[in-house]
Amino acid sequence: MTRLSASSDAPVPTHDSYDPTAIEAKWQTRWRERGTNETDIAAGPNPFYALMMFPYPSAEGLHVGNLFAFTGNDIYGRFQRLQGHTVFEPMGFDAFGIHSENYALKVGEHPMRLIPRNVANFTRQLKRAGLMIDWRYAVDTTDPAYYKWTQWVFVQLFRKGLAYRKEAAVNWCPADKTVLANEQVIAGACERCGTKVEQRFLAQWFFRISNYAERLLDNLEHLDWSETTLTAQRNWIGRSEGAEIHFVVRGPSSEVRTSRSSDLGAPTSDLVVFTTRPDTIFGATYMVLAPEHPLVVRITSPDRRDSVQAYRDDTARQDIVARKINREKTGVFTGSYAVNPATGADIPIWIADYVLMDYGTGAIMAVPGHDERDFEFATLFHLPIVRVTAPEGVPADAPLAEPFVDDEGAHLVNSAQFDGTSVAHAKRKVTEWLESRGAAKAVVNFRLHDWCISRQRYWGPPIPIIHCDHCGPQPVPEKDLPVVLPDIPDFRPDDTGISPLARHEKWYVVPCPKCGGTGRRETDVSDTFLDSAWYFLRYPSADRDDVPFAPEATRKWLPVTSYIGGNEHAVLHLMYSRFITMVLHDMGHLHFEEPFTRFRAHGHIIREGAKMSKTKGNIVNPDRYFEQWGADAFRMYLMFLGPFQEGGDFRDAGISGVRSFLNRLWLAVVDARKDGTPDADVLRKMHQTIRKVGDDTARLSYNTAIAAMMEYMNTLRKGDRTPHQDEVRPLVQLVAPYAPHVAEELWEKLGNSSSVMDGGWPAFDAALAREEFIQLAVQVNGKLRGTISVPRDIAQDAAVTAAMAEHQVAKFVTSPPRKVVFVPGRLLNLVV
RNA sequence: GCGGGGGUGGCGAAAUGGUAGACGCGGGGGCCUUAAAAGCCCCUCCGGGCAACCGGGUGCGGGUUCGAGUCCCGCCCCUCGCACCA
Repeated sequence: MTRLSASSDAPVPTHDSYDPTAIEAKWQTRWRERGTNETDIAAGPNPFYALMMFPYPSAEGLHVGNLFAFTGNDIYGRFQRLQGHTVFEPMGFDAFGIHSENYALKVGEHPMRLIPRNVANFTRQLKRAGLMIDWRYAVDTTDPAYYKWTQWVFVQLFRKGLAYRKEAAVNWCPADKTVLANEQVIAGACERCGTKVEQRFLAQWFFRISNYAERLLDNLEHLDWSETTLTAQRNWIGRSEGAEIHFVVRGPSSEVRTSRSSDLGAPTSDLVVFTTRPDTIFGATYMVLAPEHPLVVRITSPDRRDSVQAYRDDTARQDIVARKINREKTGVFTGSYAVNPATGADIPIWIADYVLMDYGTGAIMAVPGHDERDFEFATLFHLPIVRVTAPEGVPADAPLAEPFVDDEGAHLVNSAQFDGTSVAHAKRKVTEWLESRGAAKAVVNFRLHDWCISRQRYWGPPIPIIHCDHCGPQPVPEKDLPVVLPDIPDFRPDDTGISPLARHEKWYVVPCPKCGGTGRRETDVSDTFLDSAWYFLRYPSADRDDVPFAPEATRKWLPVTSYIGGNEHAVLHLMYSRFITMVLHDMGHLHFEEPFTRFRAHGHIIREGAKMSKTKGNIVNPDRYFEQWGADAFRMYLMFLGPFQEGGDFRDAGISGVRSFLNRLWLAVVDARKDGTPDADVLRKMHQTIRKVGDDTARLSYNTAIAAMMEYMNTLRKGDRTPHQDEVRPLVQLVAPYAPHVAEELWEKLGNSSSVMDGGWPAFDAALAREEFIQLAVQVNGKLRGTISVPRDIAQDAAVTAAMAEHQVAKFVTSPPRKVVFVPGRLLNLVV
């Protein structure tokens, strides 16, 4: 037989058990020959787009975490197909990016040679897993035929004014030697390698995602997405309502006073802060600027210049991790004062690193009485702390031992005409008052920043821009796309902040597309997240090379019906995809503005107490399991080990249970009798099982669906009985999404010549599923005292009579029940 | 600190406010077999009891309810995000 028999702990196929290696190979071949998994993109009725997040094809190959996610999606797709949909389940490879490039550098091989090997290995494993993928529509982001259109997307954004280049303080990873998006910086460290991120000033390309903040937030209301994902997006967008308040700066420098024009018109203000608590303006006793704030130099008095400069240098040298983790307050006084527009008082202006340049305006009004950080700072530097809100019953002059931040039920004090106004009310009232004096403006502030998309690396699509001294940056004409990434040997990045492509003059010197003069190609490549921000648009049109996405296919297949993926992409990939889709919609390229109608986040596989990852060294390669147990058993085990949306513990011990279930299924079908009639009790259980497996599969509750099939199997073979074909046939159909190869083989054994995937879902008959007798739980005072078998539709009186006839019940009912609670079909509770 | 998800047998886990522990793993006993494997049957939350049964039990403390793993209030712990966000 096969190598199965050579392995010590693998089940040896006998007449009682099936040989997965043989039948899985047989069906994978047959699917390919018959085109079973091919989707009729043009004409298939009732389309259902079952999308899974495409993998990065690592050199280690597919791991169990990938397979867990893909299997979960495949079951859902197959289930929808059995329900009568034309299901499209495509696959692709997210093969550009730092991850691939770093690996290539490590092993000293060029990514252009390395990646195709990885892709081939992944493809082999994905096929082995029996996924219902239509390989004719596979995409690879590193294929010029694909990234031609990634570049096209960039050009669209550029034309719409949504791509711009600016010199900016950016997150620089000194290990990866590239710029990172804010979303890729976790607690001040590179999310990829954990190296502390530095600030650098570099010219970078950005996408104006912040223009879409409000819409990205509002649309969340209407999306059928996992709640956890929606929450993550809301938090990331970080909308807060408040006011911008303008403060006039007094001395020491007279030029300051008129230096900044305001969009409020006269009078001119000097310093703008953002606050969510305008109601506390009367308690603003000092101000703080971020050390990097551009106004710092001009407002610093001559005698403070040295200490201010020293502090700024110190901050710049500090790594961001230390700045964010180490919360001890530090700061220096600038020597200048500003006028509090509410009180008219002069308040000192400080600089301190607890105020961040990249949120709000980079400056705050400090209200130490009602903010933890300001309180701490004021205490340290002996700045005045004033109470301006108080809860009910607390006098206005009550001292503050700690900041009072609770605004529920509190009212203003020491705030002139606003004394007594509730905090909730005062937020608006004070803003209106300041507005009327030209000192404030109600604003909504977002945490979401523009998306930095340039990367000073090699392994990505070149940004399709040509710089010209006369014409400025010009997009590469669409007819000249793609800008092909050249095959260069020296692709290693350095820390100059300049891409490796900038070393290749022959590549980057090109004529300006506008004036024909000497131009210079942009030598940065784009962020990998741009590749994946539109791939779902490409799949249905992957056979077209003249358009990024064909109108007919797009209208038919998009937006994506069901998307399943990891929640680690809740704020990166999913946010960017929504943004790109919105932009393309606004430009008239798409008929919808939200790409994923339904999204479900799957859980993660834990092994040895940790999430499976390469760094933890607890990765499991599925090949061994395919070989030892078969793809069907392995798929089913992964789905059985815990709820799909929560994940679970991976351990070898559990696999034997599902393998044994499949063996028993095999035997049940092989031995099934054709003569005689099926058993009515078994048929009842069968219909109950059809209902439960359908309901559970539809809500991704795969573990309980499998449990229900096992339960039915126990009924079917109880006492070694020989089941009837009519009893087993539907079970083969129910198991098909989970264990497609065995299901096909058994379906054939049952006399069918077409695929089980084209056989539909078995019909559920409510009448046949109904129990005539039920076990009614009988409680006395809420405590279970017994169960009685009664007709399903028994009336309350009859149920009470039957219950009282039971000694176990009667002995606890010492007096006539005061109350009877009867839940038909479930329970009877006698209260005495 | 803020937000999400959790805490149930030896283990993975089930339970629209209605019989806690389905299903599976592991463990124990039995049938079949020359033997093994496979298959089949029974037992397996804890304590007491020969048994029928009785008592206790879903992180901790309260509450609502005829009835709470499930709802409410107050805590503890684990886990994943975010985090000096003004």
